[in-house]
Amino acid sequence: MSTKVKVYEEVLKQIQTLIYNKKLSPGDRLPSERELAEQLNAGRSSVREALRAIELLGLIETRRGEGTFLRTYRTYHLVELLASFILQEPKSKQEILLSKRILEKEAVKLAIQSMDQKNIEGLQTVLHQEQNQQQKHYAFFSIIFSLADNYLLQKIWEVMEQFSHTINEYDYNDEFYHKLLIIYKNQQLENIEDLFNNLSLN
Amino acid sequence: MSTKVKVYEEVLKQIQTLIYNKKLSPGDRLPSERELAEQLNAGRSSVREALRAIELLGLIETRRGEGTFLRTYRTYHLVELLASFILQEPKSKQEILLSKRILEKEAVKLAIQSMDQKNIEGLQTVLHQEQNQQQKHYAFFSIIFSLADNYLLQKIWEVMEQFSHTINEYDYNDEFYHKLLIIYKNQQLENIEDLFNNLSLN
DNA sequence: AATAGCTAGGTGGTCTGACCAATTAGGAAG
DNA sequence: CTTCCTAATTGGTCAGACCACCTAGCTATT
Repeated sequence: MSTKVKVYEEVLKQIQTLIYNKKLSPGDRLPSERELAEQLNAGRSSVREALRAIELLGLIETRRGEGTFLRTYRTYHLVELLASFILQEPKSKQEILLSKRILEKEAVKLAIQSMDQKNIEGLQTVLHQEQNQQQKHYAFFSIIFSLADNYLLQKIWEVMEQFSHTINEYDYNDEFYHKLLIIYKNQQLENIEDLFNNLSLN
Repeated sequence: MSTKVKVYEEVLKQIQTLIYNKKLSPGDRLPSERELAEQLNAGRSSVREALRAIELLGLIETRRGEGTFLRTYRTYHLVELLASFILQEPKSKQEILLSKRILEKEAVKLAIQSMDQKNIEGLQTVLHQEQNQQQKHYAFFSIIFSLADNYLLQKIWEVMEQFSHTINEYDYNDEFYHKLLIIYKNQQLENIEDLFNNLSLN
C-alpha cells in the first residue's frame, strides 16, 4: 500500500501540470528548485532528478545563478536524440539514401507554394557559390525545407544528411538542380515525382 | 578555466562508455550507485541524476534492493512525456500528422512491388479484426512497412505513430483502406499520390 | 548628478551523511 | 536438510552545507 511511485516521477508530472496551469511558454522561468521542493513536499534532490531528466530531453534549460527556463519547442531535441539512436542500429546505406531522398522530394513539393522569384534566385545563388557538392546540397535544401515550413521533417532530414556524408556516394548532378529550378519557375507540381524517380540509385 | 561541464553530464558519458567497454547487454547489471560514485569521483547524487535521466530515456531499469539493469530500448515513456510538452503547440501537431502521412504514402509505394495476393489478404484480415481504429491502423501499416523493406523509415514512422496517439484527430476512414487495397490489387502505382492527397487535413 | 564598483541575496551545482525500504544471501535453529 | 531470521547490500529520499554564478541595488568616487 506504500507509494510505489517514485517521488521524482511524481515531481515530473507536477511540473508538467504546473507548466500547463500557469500557461508557461518557451522562455518563461520555472520556480526555483528550492521553491519547487517546498511546494511539492519533496527534497531538493528529488526535484533535481526530475529536472535533470527533463533537461536531457532538451525541454528545459538551466542557467546557474539565474534559474530554470522552458525551452523553445522548436528545438525538437528529441528528434535528434531518437534519430541518432535509430540510425546507429545496423542498416543499409541504401536505406538512408532512399529515405533522405523521399524527404527531399516531399519538401520540394511542400515548398512549391511559397516559391517566388526571390526565393528561386536565392537557390541559384547557392548553386553558383564556390563550395563542394555536399555544402552546396545542404545549403540548397535547407532553403527548401525552410519554405516547406515543416520543422520536424527538416530535423530528420538534417540527421540523415549528416549520416549520408559518411557514405561516399553522390547521386545528384547539376542537371538535377537545374531541372528543379525550372519546375519551380513554372510551378509544375506534377513533374516533381518524375524528377526524383529518374535519379539513379547507384 | 573551471569545469563548465556538469558532473552529471560527465557521469552520463562515463556510464555509456562503461556499458560499451564491458559490452553489457540488456538484462545485465550495472555497478551500484555507490560504486559508480566512487569510481567516477563524483557524489552519489550526481550519479543518480545521470541515472534518472537515462532511466527516463528507457535505457535502464532500477529495482530497489537489487540494482540497476540495462534494458531493451523502448520509446514509450519518452514519447508520452515529450508529447505533453511539444504538442502544446498546434503547429507541431500538424507537422507530425503531415510527416507521418508522407512516410505512409512512400511506404505504400515501396511496398507495391512485393504486394501479392497473399499479402493483400493479410491486410484484409487486419481490417476485419475487431480492434479500435488505432490498433488497426498500426497493424495495417506495419505490414506495409515490412514489405517496403526500409527499416529506417519504419522506425521513424513508429515514433510518429506513437505521438499521433496522443493527438485526438483521426483522419483515415474505411474508404481509404478499401481504395488502397484496390490499388494494390491492380498495381496502380500512379494512383497512390492522389489517394493520400485527397485525405482531409482537419 | 552620473557613473563605476562593490555587496548581498538568490539560484543552480555538488557533495556528504543519514535514514528508510526492499531484496538477497548466509548462518542459526529446528 | 529445511525453515527462519538476521545482516549486508542496494535503491529512494531528505536535509544541510558549501561553492560558483548572476543580478539588483546600494555605495563611494568623480
